[in-house]
Amino acid sequence: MTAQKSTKRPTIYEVAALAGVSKSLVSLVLRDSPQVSPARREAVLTAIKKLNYEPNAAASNLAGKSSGLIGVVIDDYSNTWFIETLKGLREIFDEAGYHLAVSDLHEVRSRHSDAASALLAMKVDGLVVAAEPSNLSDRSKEIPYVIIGSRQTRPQRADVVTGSDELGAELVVDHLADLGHKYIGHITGRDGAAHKRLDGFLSQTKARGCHGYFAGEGRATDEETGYDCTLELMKVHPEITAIFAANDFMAAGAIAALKKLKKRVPQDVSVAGYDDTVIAGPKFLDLTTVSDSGAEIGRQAAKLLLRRIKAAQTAPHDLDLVPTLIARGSTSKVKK
Amino acid sequence: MTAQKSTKRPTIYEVAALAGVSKSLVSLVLRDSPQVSPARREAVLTAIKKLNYEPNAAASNLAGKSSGLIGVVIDDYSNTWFIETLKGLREIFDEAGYHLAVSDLHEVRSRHSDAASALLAMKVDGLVVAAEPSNLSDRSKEIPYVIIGSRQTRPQRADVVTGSDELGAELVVDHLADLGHKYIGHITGRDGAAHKRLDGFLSQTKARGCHGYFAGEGRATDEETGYDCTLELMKVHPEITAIFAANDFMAAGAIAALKKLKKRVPQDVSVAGYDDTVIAGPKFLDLTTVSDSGAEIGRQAAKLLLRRIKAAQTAPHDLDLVPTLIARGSTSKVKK
DNA sequence: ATGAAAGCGCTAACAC
DNA sequence: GTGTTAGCGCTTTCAT
Repeated sequence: MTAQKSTKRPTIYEVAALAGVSKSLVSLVLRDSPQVSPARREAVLTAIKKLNYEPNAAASNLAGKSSGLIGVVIDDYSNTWFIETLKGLREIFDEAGYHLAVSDLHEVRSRHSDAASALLAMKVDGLVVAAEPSNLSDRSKEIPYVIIGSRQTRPQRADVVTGSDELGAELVVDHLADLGHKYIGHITGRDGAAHKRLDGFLSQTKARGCHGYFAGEGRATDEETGYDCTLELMKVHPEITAIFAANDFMAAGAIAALKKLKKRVPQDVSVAGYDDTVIAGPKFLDLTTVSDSGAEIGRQAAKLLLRRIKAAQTAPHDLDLVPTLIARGSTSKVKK
Repeated sequence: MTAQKSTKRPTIYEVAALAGVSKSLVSLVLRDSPQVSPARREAVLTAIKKLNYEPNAAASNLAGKSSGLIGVVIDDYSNTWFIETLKGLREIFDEAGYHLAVSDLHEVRSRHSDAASALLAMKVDGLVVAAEPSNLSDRSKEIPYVIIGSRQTRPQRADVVTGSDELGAELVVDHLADLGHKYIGHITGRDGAAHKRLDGFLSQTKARGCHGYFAGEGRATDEETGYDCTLELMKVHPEITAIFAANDFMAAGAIAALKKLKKRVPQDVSVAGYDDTVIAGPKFLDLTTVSDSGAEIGRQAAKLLLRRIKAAQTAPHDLDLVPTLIARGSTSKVKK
């Protein structure tokens, strides 16, 4: 009359009983503490296997100090670079025994005041924020967090990891200048990354003695803007022989606009983008672009956060990772 | 000496004290039970607001029967259709008060035996499986789950929601036949969806009195296969005037191969893909393709799972949603 | 309609 | 090294 629990999940109690030890001993084995005798550890392990035991995360979360969970807040899933970053994050956090809980802003809009509140309710040990930090509640900022990607604001007491947008833009300008381009147009937009890319464009065109023109400030960073701004730039500055767009989709718009103007790419006008998205591939736009190595950003961000979880008072770090220029068929030497 | 808890998160106790009620009453208000007097409810609500109280998910998970969590198991994040599906899932589950916990197979490979084990440890109330169900542990199958996407196996006691691959393939063949094509090549691959698309292709070419040829069985469903198989098909059956690839990337490969053969698309050979990915857009490949409405798949799957969570013994349903043909510039009337 | 009390399954001091 | 004893913050009978 005592047994008959076949249907319920086994608990640490059953395991302890079967192994002939106390509950605490089982707990120690689970968190593989070094101070357990090999014999007992073995006994516990076999009991676990035999019962097909799986720890209850909620219980350990409640009782312990750490939930073993890292929250990831993201503004838009459709950014493909984020998928790479997620892989990088997982790589490191897996290793450290943490699980990831991803929450996007969409979810939040409908129910919760704050993107991270559901994550906080789960008592995540830290937050990876791929969104504007100003959207976070104060409560979110009380736990260790790291920002990834270029943002408008630079929060206190958090690390920031991004691909260096200034440097990426400089690489593009260098590439274009090396090809002999003197009159270069740039299409920018309203987000944080676009601003940094504009800075890099401006400083490097100057450094290389090129004439830099730009359009699109404050506008959306999409294909349409790329199209409109290209028309605009070519009208005002017909001497332009190369266009650098703040991302690949804007570059696609630029190419369409150039086609409309009967300009050939790259023979008449070279075009470069940014982000190395799938559309930039050799079989598609064959677009010269810049790659940020999203996975590496994830790995670095994870390491920084892990560090901050252990020592919350660590001084904040900014990591600007070096991007890579990917030269493809959309850029070529300027016509003489 | 009693207070001084400013730094810790408030608990249900503090709320109860401030509102002058019992803990149980607060709990009832949280789960908005109808049987609480408006006055008390009001008092509790203001106390919650004042203390900035947020329930501890782990505690309620432990004490209650439901975790309020739905696990999503996915084999590969890079499938862009999945992002749409996720939106559909969120839409419905948000409404129903559930949160989503997404776990991909990558995470699992490194640590856990089973993709869903971390999810099970969190005591998810149900599982959305966007992967082969055979990879799931038996334990996973004890909780309500729904499969999304075409899979090799058809599990018992689970609902399945997919876009109808047969029907989608038939739509493409119809479109091509309507344009006068009589000799149509198809490029298939080894996954579940590809098989279904092949079935649809075969039955509909027959129904329309066309000659259907295919290649690629058992191979990867990627660009390279698309390229190789196109070369192969055109060599063996030079009379082919249209190629239907099992997905957009394979279609991209086909287009590249045709270019190599000095065939123009669509003047000499029409090409169609499947999935309506970004590369199929008018500015890129301008590819005729099939769209599955990922968001709708998500919504339907969510509804089915919700139903099964309430009544586990419900008879399993298969939902094959109707896909949409998207005709673009890569297909045209056959040359006379 | 509301309160009291008993856990949920685990971790964390603390003893031995 | 290993067992004992308290809870973690909440939900849930069960009274009232």
